[in-house]
Amino acid sequence: MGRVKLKIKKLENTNGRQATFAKRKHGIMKKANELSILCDIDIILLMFSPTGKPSLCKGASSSIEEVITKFAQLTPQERAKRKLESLEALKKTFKKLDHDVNIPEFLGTSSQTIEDLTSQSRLLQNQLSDVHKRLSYWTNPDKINSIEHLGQLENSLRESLNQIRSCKENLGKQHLMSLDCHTQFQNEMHVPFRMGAEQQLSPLLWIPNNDSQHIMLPEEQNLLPHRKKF
Amino acid sequence: MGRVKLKIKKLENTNGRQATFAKRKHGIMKKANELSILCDIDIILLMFSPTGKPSLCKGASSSIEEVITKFAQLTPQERAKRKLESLEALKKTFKKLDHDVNIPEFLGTSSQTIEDLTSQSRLLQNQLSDVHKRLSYWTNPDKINSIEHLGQLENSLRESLNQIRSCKENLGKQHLMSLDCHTQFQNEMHVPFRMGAEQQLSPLLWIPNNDSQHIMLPEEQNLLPHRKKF
DNA sequence: AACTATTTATAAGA
DNA sequence: TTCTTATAAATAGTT
Repeated sequence: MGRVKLKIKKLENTNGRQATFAKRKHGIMKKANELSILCDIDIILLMFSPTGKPSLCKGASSSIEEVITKFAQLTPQERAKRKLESLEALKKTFKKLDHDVNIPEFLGTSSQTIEDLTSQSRLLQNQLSDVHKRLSYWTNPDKINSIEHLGQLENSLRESLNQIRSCKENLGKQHLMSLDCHTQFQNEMHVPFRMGAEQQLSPLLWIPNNDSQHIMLPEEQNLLPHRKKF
Repeated sequence: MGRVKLKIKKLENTNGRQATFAKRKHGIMKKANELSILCDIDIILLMFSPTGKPSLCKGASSSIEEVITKFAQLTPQERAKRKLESLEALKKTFKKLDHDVNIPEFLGTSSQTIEDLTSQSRLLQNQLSDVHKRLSYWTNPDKINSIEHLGQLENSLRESLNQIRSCKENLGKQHLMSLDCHTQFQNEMHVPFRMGAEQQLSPLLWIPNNDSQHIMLPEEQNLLPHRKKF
């Protein structure tokens, strides 16, 4: 539909690709929404724009969680059908993340057996859920049900608060010193701060975010059938 | 597009709903596929028919797992940058705290290749070191180098201390009550404790043990009892 | 971001 | 049910 019939192959012109994506994304999202209403079904549509921006569209009737969970619970047979193709792709995804992190040396070798790796994965998963649990005790002490343990955590919390107090003082001093003389003494005083860029902390990064918020997708309003203007 | 303009609301006639679904499903899948080719993007479209049958359409280039993983694995920084709430929803879908997506569970556990398992291990290690880092901010605030962030953590610490205070009071009250009358009122008073066995806390469990950063080699692992559940 | 010639999707009917 | 066809809707190229 358009002035000419388009061949379905990758648009090589970047601007054209962006423009077409914008138009067709709107179109397909509208269709997804209509379909979910007309036929009263669960539907999920998610994609990454040519620039990498994620978009997601869900049907009106149910939540994303439900739909994906349903899919995740598809029979092993059905998942197996799709597994082969998925594995290569998953690898690529991980590779992209590699530069963010230091991967222990020993993993680089591919001489391990499936069994070893499976065990290792299990171990890592156990550790991960363990650490998550521990982290959650700091942010949600009300999950602790023994007075004794509460007291222990309380002490830890106070200790951390004390550390923070002295940190703040040090930071203040350091700030003053850098105002007064910005070269001489800084390297000689004890500076317990690591200033590397990789140590930068996003605000509230340490809070486990298990929040549940209502999902309002930007596109939702635009896709309501009876609106005329976008 | 059709002989008449259709109102976008649930089709009450069951047969009509089925027929329309079949037609429109074909249409939207075609569009999803075209979009993925034309604009060279990752896309997944999944839905359940009115009779409950799942359908899935993925872009030519990648798999559902890859796309969902991409969604789920965006770093906190990227997520903040993109301000896409749906990512949080996706996370919840996998019933995990934080950005921990249980990839193995999603993929199924059997018959993976060495490469897949290796990638999986890397992913888990990344997550693990990330959570360790966050946990360490709680116990060693002196690793934080910005006054602003220190202040934020300080507030979090105080909040947790307050929670502890009220927990202690409640526990005390509860204890007294159970001495006085052990049935009547307990279910009626607000008891913010979860008493499930899985919530049992070992002493000092919340202290990060940096040892767990060490990933055991397969030979070591084999000495560990294998847990069944994670 | 708006227009419009044209293609594409599809609702109802055969 | 599947096929046809009149009509609505999407959109490619243009401005």
